[in-house]
Amino acid sequence: MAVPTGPVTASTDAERAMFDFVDAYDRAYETAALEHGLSVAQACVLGRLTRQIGMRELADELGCDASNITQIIRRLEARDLVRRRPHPDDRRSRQIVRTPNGTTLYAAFEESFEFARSAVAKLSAREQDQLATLLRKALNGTREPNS
Amino acid sequence: MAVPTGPVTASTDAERAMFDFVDAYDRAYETAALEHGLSVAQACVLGRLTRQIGMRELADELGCDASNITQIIRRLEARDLVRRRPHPDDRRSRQIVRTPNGTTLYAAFEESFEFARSAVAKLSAREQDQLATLLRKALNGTREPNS
DNA sequence: ATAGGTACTTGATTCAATCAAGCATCTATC
DNA sequence: GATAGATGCTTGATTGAATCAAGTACCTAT
Repeated sequence: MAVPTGPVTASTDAERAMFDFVDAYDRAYETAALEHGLSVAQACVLGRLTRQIGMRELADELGCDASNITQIIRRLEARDLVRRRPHPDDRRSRQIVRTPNGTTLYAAFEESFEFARSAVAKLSAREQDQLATLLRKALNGTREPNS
Repeated sequence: MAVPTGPVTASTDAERAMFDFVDAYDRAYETAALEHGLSVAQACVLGRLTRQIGMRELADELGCDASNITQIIRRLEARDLVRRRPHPDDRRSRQIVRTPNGTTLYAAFEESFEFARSAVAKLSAREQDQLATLLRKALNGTREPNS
């Protein structure tokens, strides 16, 4: 289990609430992944494979080195969760797709990762809107949301 | 850089906002740590050392194996950021304390990690309260906040 | 006095992440 | 059309986090 990020002594109540929320989110994600024999990185990669996508493209999206992707994909492929197929037009490139196994497993993972769903479900429609608005406002300019 | 956790296709707008927020938070934390030559785990451990604390205690707080702490502390100690002193009453135990170096570096790290501060600063006092309340309400029962 | 528990360490293993170097292929330019 | 440089991916090496099993030293309760 990864160690909880974030300051122990948050200055304000709101900061503390953010930290607790982020920590809970991260832990829930990791727990759900482990329940299905996936690491965080593996679950994350598997989740991106909704469309055919190249290694390079994936590395760029995740903001990491291409060689990192190579090894993560190799492990997923060894478990028949993912397959590499040649790119039709560019023979350097490999298109990655989930196998039926991979799709099934990822669906099960998402089912386990009820955190966000469950969190939202505790709020009224109006509160959900408020929360989304506040989070976006708090985020805006602090760091760009994931592209 | 760690890979972004979270679903790419969040079902609702609120879920999407949560994911973006958590992702931004985690990335900001890691970036700030790296700026000071710390890993995420190292920054986290260093941040917990506001009081004298034993290895076991630290491992329990972080929810990881004691041997994990041993090696993280060893690396911090090698950089003179942390020191291990014998427990006055229990000779099995080691009390960990930050060195002046460690305290200085951690302060610099917290200065760099402006994410939470900056996020809060974008909201009015009333909005801050609202956000904290909504986050806690969304969290409640989903997963216990960090003890 | 000793049996069992506790605190920490060591060694082994797995995985993530990064870097440097290499191969195959593509593309722009001459 | 040849070729120089860029691009896509892989390999190998290294570092660090995390977990597990096993071991040592020490404490505690009987």
